[in-house]
Amino acid sequence: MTANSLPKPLDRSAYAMESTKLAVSLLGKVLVGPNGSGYIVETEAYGGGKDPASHGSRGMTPRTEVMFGPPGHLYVYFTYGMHYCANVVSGKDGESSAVLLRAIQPLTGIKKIQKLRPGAKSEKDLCNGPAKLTQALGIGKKHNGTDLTRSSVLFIYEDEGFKPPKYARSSRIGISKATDLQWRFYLPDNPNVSRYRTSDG
DNA sequence: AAATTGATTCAT
DNA sequence: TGAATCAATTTT
Repeated sequence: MTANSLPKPLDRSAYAMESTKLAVSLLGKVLVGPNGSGYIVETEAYGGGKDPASHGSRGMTPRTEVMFGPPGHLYVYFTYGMHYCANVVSGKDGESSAVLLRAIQPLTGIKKIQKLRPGAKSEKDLCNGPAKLTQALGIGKKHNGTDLTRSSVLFIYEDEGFKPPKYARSSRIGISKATDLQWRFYLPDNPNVSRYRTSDG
């Protein structure tokens, strides 16, 4: 954002597309959360019913209900007994595709984030992973279902002054199914992408 | 390479 | 009701 323009949240149409397209589109945009904000530098697409790696692939459950709702809402899930991960619902209402936010480059609220993540050795370790990002920005269970087009504390906007020059893709991290799909997208020269990698990326 | 940690889901 | 799984992180 520039000094004299307030950030304007993306509208619904910016989310109503297939997850792979949205995953690419979100790169370089700014995610704003309760504690701060950052440029999105790494995402993964999940394809709903047809993607065996997607939480939505086995039908709607209490956990995945938000994924089946309209695009532009946030799906937050709890995993490994200690971590939250945040996804942006994509596609059409009734589908269950979504984009996992895997890493951001901290932009604002850095002092606050550093207190929440004392283990981070440097600024680039603050948000370089899907669960680090939620811990840093203060995203948790209560944010599941948030409408990113309506909320004033949790939304995404486009920084007109920042256009990522290119992106790279690879297979997705941490899954055991559909590992052939190259549905992870990231800014290859950005030091804030997550630490763990797949063999193809 | 292994520990951590508990909700979720599917199979008995 | 039980057991396996899990879109991860930290520490060794």
